[in-house]
Amino acid sequence: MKKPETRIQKKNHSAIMVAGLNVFSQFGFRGSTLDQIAHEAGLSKPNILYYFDSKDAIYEALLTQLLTDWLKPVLAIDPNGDPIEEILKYAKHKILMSKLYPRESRLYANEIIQGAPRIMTALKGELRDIVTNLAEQIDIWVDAGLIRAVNAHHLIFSIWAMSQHYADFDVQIQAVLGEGDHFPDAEQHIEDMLRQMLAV
Amino acid sequence: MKKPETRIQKKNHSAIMVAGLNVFSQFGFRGSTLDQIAHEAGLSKPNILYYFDSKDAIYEALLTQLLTDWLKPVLAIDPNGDPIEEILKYAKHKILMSKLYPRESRLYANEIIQGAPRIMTALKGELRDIVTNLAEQIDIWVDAGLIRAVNAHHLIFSIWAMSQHYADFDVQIQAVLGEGDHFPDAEQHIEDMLRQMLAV
DNA sequence: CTCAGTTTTGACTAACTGGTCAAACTTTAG
DNA sequence: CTAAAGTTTGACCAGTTAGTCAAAACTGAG
Repeated sequence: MKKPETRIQKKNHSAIMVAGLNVFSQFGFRGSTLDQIAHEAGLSKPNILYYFDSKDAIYEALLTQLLTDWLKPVLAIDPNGDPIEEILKYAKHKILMSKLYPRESRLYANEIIQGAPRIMTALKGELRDIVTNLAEQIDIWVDAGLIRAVNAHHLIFSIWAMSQHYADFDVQIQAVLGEGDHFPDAEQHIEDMLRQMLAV
Repeated sequence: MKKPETRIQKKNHSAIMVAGLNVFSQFGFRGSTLDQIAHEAGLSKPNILYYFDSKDAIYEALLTQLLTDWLKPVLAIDPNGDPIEEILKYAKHKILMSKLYPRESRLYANEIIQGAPRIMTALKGELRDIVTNLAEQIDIWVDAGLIRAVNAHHLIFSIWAMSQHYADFDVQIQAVLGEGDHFPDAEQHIEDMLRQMLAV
């Protein structure tokens, strides 16, 4: 797993990653073809296979990168901060991620819907640990009477569900509400909902 | 669009629909093969094409059936009932749908993530109309001071997001919480959340 | 300018895909 | 029992797919 070194390697490697993200996030692994990715990246198919060993390798590289980016924001929670504001900060971060990186969210959704065959280890490992920690922190706040008694795990799932929904189901939301940026309203609504939910 | 008539037609037609649902909901349209569906249905590939004109026809039949089943529960909302209980009834119905028909939910999710190429008309038509009506009803309740001031459209999206999450991301939830039925806790949490959100 | 190392490509292959078809087999109404 | 209708299948086809490879084209350090 060495990093690209030459200028051309750096450029093409990342062009393939971007193209792969575009294609895989829309069609899933099996529904995507190397020709599509090659066309999207502006390269020939053999040229793509010069940089990555296989179609699988591109997909795996994307998932690996995604998982690290995905799990990071949880770490920013401050146990000594104001509980409601900390949880809200986390929720807002997730919403921002959906707004800025909808393709990454859809790539992840695709992988999970298909049974997460390639990232199950990470789900039962890193993800589980991070959720456990976050839930424990929420439980501490609950026990201290700083927020209402909530089911910490399902609160986390709610935040994920609502924020990711605006990336994954974007097409549906645009179809119902009309074209436009609905993130401000969405964020306002989720913030409102969480405040009501958590206020003692 | 005639219905199957003979005993054998009825049996095989539905066997293919079930098999198609299993395969398409996991791999999406392009990621699924007729051989997979045939194997799953216990039939040969040519035999499947005796009952359906094409792979596309199976998929379309599934989506059509799904859309009607999917849009029905909204109609059960009673404008004269207790607002909070009516909204809760709707949310619980959606959660029950996720519990009983997770494959249908995933089929729908797959289609939406891929840009809804085959059901865009229905989204901008029937779905939009139904959401508009439901949102208007909620706004009436808000104006009458019977529930808190909420963004009706985003409230609906929240309910969809949270309920469908437990079907579409089931694998992730099982990975984090361990194997088991987490729907009771999920339902309790969502009900709790909505009551806090809506109570005046 | 040169040439060793890097990058690109056209032509190819083997496996897989959706779909066809005529022939064989099975069911059922009279 | 019989024949018409309904059902099943093996063999096949044309197009697509991931991946290979040797040769050609390009790049940059000296």
